[in-house]
Amino acid sequence: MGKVATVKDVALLAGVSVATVSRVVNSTCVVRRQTADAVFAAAKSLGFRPNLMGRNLRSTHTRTIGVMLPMLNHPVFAECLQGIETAAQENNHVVAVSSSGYRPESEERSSEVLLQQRVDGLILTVADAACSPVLDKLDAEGIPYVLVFNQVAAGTNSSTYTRPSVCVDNLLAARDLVKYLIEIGHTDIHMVAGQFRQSDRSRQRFAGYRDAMNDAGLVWRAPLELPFNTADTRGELKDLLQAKNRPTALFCSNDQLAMTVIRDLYLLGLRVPEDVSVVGFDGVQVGQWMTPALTTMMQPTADIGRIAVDHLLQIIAGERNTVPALLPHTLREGGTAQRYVSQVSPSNLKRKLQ
Amino acid sequence: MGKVATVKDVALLAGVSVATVSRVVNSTCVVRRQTADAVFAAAKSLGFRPNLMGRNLRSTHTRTIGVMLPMLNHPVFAECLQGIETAAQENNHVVAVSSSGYRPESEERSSEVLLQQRVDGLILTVADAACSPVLDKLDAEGIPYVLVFNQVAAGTNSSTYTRPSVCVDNLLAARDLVKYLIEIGHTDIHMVAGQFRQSDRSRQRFAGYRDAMNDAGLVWRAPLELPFNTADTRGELKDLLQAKNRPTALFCSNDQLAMTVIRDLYLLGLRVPEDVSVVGFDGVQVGQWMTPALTTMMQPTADIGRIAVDHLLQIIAGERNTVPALLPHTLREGGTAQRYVSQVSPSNLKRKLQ
DNA sequence: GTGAAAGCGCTAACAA
DNA sequence: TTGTTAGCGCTTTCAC
Repeated sequence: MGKVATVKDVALLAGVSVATVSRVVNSTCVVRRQTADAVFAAAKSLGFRPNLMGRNLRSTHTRTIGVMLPMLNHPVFAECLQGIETAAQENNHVVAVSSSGYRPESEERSSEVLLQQRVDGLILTVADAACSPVLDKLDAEGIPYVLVFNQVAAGTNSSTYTRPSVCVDNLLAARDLVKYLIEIGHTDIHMVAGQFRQSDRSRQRFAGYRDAMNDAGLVWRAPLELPFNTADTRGELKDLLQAKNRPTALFCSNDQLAMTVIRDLYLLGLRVPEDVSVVGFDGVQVGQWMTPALTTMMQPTADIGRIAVDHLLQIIAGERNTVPALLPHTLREGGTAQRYVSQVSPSNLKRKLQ
Repeated sequence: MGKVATVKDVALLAGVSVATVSRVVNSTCVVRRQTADAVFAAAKSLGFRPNLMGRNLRSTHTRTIGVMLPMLNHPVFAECLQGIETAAQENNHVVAVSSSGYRPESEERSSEVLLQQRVDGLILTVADAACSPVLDKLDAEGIPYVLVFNQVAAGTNSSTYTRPSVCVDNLLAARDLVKYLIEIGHTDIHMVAGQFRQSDRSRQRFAGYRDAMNDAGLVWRAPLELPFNTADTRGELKDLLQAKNRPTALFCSNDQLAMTVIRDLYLLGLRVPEDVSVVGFDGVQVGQWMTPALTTMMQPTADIGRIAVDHLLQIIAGERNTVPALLPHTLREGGTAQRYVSQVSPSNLKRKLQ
């Protein structure tokens, strides 16, 4: 573990000054061909590896992008992270990552760790973009950032958006999805959601559900809010399906939830979509591996990551007109939602659930 | 975007020297209570955020762990990364991440980027641990690292392992899994694998399959090797199932593959497990959401990440007796493999496939 | 218990 | 075209 070579060592061996070494390594200005060759040769023979600490301390930027996400082992965030990482590599940037574990209270610490590294900017998802001490801090300090998945203000009027973000329009997307359920004959549609506190997206999707129901003159219900990582949702589902206003279709606020619900319905002896239709939201790849495949509203997750990098680099470069990007959502029809033609009588369903 | 406060600013405001500020911030040695309070107050009022570049340049370590994985949007690696990140946070370390995209040739570049950041050590998965220029480099330069998932030498004799790693014994685990299939009556078992070039794990699992077949006096077959991200495996599967030595059970080298295969069998009109049994390897969470749930050999994926951090920190601290950790694998019985009692006649199956 | 000063590796003025 | 030199922000001797 001998000491590692520095510009000084390279300069000495190549018979030039450290400044020249720096110039050659960074190809920052014209040097004589012969000199450059000598430097490269020396660098190679010494196994020279520029120390980014030194460089970054001196320069005003670090070519590092900080990424703060609720979880890394979640299909949506993992795919987004991969998109970010790929785009960062293409732009010669490195990625420092920190997860906040879906705990709003640890967002502060997570972001601080990244800022101490003097990242050039941040790509992040917060629990609630409308009320976030972290975002306020970033704004106050003028630190470039781009939100992913968070939508600062929901709605169709894009002029109400303020903070830079890349996401789908959650309200519209949810509305379109519920509209689809209505179009295929469902009238009793309930929403199953994760904890609202942890996700403004969930709340926006609920608003979309409500709007779609209202638009169609149907009655919307309070959502069934489930704890984040519920191992077993059978109890809650049973209650829901035995209630008087029994749903024929369930709109789950994300795919993970939808898949859990489908499994638990199956364990309760109910068939999807024969007894109940279920749709998700996200469009994670694994949804296509199920049989039947999950009907869901797709977000272009990897694109969100890639585009966030583009936007962030523009903001870092001084661009100021950062229009939030609303990416298109697309319905992916699988087999978990089917046309409702009243083929399952409530009494029949009730018997199954006994 | 005013200039950010430095130790100098804090020192000035607190009326002490920069050395004292450093001492207080790092609680590195005893300072008078009163002095410390003054420094904290000044730091707080200035919004002081220590610059890790400065600190790391001066110190010999950076408290940064480099992570290089084939992909980040893959359930296994994503969960491992989450485990790493959590453990790193607990130990006051930060994580820099880089994906090699399953391309052996880009491992060199990915690792170099991390090393330029002067990470204290690396946690990584390479395409082939037995033949890896990157690992050779790390060894030569004495840079601490811990492999995850890679197993340097397969087999039961733990004395043959050389490089520090955390993983399950792929050969043994695969053997146990195939043994299980044999125990429930299968004799015609084929293996479906991803590209061997990209994964030494796949090759080791194949060896386990072969051993189990040999041990039982059964005939093993060459594996069906599928390209990594095959959208559609129907063609290959059809050929396989129409062949003379038709398998009654398929051992897939990972869960992702297993789920794709199950879906495609379904599309071909075949039922799992009624017509063919299928098992996977990894134990990803989504496998439990399928109906029937995937029968698979579980790796303790998140633990692998956590333990890798522990080992790496020990190696960084100078520990030299780094016994590779072989973590236990456990069979998770789902519903995709069932006892084989010859209830499906080959001719019947053949008809289905027409 | 605290301060002064050197220096980590690098880049960017400024000279030559 | 190249060299000299002054720091970037921090920690760490070595004095006091």
